[in-house]
Amino acid sequence: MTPLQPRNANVLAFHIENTSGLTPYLQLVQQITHALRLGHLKVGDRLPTVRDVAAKVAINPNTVLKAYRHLEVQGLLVSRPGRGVFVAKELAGPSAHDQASLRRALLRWLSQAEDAGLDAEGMQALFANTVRQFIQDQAEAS
Amino acid sequence: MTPLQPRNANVLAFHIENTSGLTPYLQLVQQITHALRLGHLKVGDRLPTVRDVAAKVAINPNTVLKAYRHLEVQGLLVSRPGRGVFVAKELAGPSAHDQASLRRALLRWLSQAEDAGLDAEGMQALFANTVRQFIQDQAEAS
Amino acid sequence: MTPLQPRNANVLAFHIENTSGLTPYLQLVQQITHALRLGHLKVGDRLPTVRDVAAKVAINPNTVLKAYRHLEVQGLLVSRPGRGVFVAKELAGPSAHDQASLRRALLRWLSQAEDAGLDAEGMQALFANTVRQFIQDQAEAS
Amino acid sequence: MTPLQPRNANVLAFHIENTSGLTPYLQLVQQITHALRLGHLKVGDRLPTVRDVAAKVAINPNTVLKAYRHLEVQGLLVSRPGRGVFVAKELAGPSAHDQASLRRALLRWLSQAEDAGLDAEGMQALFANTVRQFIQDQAEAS
DNA sequence: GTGGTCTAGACCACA
DNA sequence: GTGGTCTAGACCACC
Repeated sequence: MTPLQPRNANVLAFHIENTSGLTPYLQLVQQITHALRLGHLKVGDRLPTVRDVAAKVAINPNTVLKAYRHLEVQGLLVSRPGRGVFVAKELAGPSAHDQASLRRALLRWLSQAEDAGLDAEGMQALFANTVRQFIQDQAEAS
Repeated sequence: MTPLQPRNANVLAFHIENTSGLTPYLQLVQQITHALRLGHLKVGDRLPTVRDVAAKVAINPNTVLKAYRHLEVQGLLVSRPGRGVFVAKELAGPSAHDQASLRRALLRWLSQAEDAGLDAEGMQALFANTVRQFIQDQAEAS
Repeated sequence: MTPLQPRNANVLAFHIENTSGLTPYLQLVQQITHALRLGHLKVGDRLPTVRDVAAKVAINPNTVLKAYRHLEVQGLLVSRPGRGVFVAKELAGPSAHDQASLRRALLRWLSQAEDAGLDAEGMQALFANTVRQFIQDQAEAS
Repeated sequence: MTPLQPRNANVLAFHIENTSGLTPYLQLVQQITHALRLGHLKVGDRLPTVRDVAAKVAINPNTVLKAYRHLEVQGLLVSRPGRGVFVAKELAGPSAHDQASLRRALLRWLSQAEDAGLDAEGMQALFANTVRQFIQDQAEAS
């Protein structure tokens, strides 16, 4: 793993959920943007090949291609024919320290929620609802 | 608010986001199930008419109808022709007390996240990522 | 053809040439951008349906769709599901007067070229070559 | 410049544009045929080596090789192993006199177009559109 | 009927 | 072997 040989993005754990209602290629797009935002992917990193992803998550290669192209249009990835797809730009995210701290706090909250009998769906419902309220409050306060 | 005059569910705040990638009728379905889960909608409550919703969020009435039908099939709503659509069943959710407590804790977390410079998208990214990790940890522990 | 009923873009004459070396969907993209640049398409105009174009030029609907999406990403078109695809933005081009004048001058030039025995390919070769020279001269002069 | 020592084709200015939509090897093919048609390359001229071209325009040598092969198949070039690639046949083009005249006329037109505010893309759009019209008129007249 | 997505498989261009 | 394009046909969401 030399500087000239971009590190492979082995952090990525692609997964498709058919129950989410979100169209498969957008699920990939979202997972990649999340990785970019959380610093799991850095500029120059090479993404897994289209064929690898397709085989791993059991979808059609064209669907993966579409996700990559979508992000390429947004300037986040660049595709170098014959060599692979690479990260072109990162997204602003929290510092590593802040992120670790926020993540710990969130895990505590999740434990509480679980103790209160919430399942994953319930946690997401409450989160979505509360974020929405939070953002509205911010908007009104300003 | 007599039993014959069911309270109107004026708590619902329907909203469609075209950027979410989720198809419109599923956004409505999700918002209603969330309301059911969080106790914002009770059995017997009357939902706004198809026409009202369609006008409010600027989509085709058929799209609203489809969302109502979807929930009717699941037994969560019942349509009483000529009188409206009503809640038929609630979903298990946290007690009012737990919910208030969790919501407060979450609002504190959101404040922290905001102080760390995260925008809404960043918060969602971190939440999604952490929930996933949390669930995996649970699965492995069991 | 009222203002509320956007005029149909009956000016467009889509055509695919297999000899050009240019990939089909890019040929469509080019033809549309040209039409936008020359004022043949105005904001609000509705483009022919995907199926119509596909039938007319004898290519796969998905290929047409790809061209439309390409232009949508660039913000030149907007797709309104169930209603069609519309022009969202025009491109800067010459005034109608200048355009007519330039076109006349160009037609005279083409006549000369024809008299000199050039075929279409020869005209394009000479044009491409001369434009390149012209642009380089401009660059050097500045 | 003896017959045994063929003049080197230093007139050629290879260039690859990734935005053109035309595949790289076809861009080379086109540039060479243009040069043949405009008399910039004469029978017996030696083309730059594959390696030189590859280095100059920063593409893979195989891509250059493919372009040369393509023209060899058409009988326009001949490869003499160990000695290089040579022009085997010229293409019919305008006489030197006509060409100079046409080029001057075209440069005047380009100046006008520039004065009218057109950029290179706009000139090409107008040219493509007008040539098409011109050819159709010819076809109908005959 | 509109556009949009997914699949499957073939073929091409590039390294 | 890499990504990129085209085709064909099925299915869905929306109007």
